[in-house]
Amino acid sequence: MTEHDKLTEEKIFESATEVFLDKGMDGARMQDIANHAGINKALLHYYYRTKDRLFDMVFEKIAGLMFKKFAPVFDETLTLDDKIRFFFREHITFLQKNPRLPLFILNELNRNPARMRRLLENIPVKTLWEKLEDQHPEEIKAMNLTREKIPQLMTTIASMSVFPFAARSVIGAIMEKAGYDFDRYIEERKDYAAEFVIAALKNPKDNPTI
Amino acid sequence: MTEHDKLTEEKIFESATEVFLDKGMDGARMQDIANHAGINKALLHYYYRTKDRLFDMVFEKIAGLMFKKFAPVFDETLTLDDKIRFFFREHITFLQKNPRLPLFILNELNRNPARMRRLLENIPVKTLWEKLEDQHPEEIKAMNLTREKIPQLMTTIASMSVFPFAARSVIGAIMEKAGYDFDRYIEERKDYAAEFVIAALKNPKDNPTI
DNA sequence: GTCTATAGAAGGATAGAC
DNA sequence: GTCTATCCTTCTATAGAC
Repeated sequence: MTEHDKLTEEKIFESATEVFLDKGMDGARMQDIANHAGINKALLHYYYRTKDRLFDMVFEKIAGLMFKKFAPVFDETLTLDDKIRFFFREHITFLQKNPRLPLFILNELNRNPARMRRLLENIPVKTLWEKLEDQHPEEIKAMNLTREKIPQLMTTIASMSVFPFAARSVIGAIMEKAGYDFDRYIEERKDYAAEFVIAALKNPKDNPTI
Repeated sequence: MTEHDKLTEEKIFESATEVFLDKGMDGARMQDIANHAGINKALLHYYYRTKDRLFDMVFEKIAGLMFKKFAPVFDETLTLDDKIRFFFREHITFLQKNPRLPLFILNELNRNPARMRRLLENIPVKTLWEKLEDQHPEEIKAMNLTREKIPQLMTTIASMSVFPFAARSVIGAIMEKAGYDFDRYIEERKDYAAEFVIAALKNPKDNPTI
């Protein structure tokens, strides 16, 4: 495979990524991708055979990017508070650069449950929970953080980071109408979200016990 | 228009709602809708003329349902704490019955910004903010809740309620693998979310100041 | 109002020349 | 490896009988 082939193949892949992110699998057209790459439809099939295969490869790449961002948090040797700060800062910064990923991934995983199962095969879910409990036994005790509440907390954290991007069209439009700037709102959210969650956890008296 | 026509027309509308919720505008097929309604394609066009028009009507109905749920909170004469509790209970209960609405709406609003603008024309966004400030001046002061932080708080509340449903495929699969039950998780979230937010707000010392 | 049949357009995929 | 031309299927939409 020559250097030039490689360039064409990559150019197609990037164009496909762009179009799929914008329109989704069902809305995307091979013609759109070809136009975006400045070539013709036949070449798409020459390199990737079918639309399904092309989409799969784009999706795997994107989903990998997204979920890899979650894992390292568990390996850092930080206090729980700092882990929370670290996560929001890193994750929101990543999403600032890739704002269309959340909605795209949620969509396609929803439409294709088999894909979801395949994705989870490689992720040792249970370990994440246990790692957290192993690394912060005293903090978890002090915060009255029972095993039952860990999913609630983790999904809350994910929500606060991901949702503003998944709902960007809605939130952005409302902000604009109310005189706020979406980008500034996102920038501020890196700190706000972390301190909000920490404040909630540090208030064990008022903390939900379920 | 006879009673029977009305029934057919409604049957089509319900079938269209079902199929569009499942597949989205691009993925839905007129044939699917006809099959679901137990009639043939021609009848769809007889009643609704085009797929676009049918989709628009379904979307307006669904978006109305979704956003109407947000408004009444601002009219209740409750303490701020109880308003938060009221919102989560009502809204999550609503989403339990309509779990596919969030992702559907986020998607189609994202693909069609004009729709978003039209939707906001009818909603006095700024009023919501000001209502909140008018109704709870002392609580807002006590919580150190500046004007800049209101969007952060409101999107946080929305996130915590809506995101678990938008990300149901992901969260549900992870829960299952970790031995948790998604439905129970949602049921518990009604209280958890409210108390979590209240705990964060009641901890002004640790509260984000931006 | 509801059906069958089909027109007409669009999209994915391939053949074959260069 | 890249292009043009084209096949074939799928889908929206309409015509016309009942």
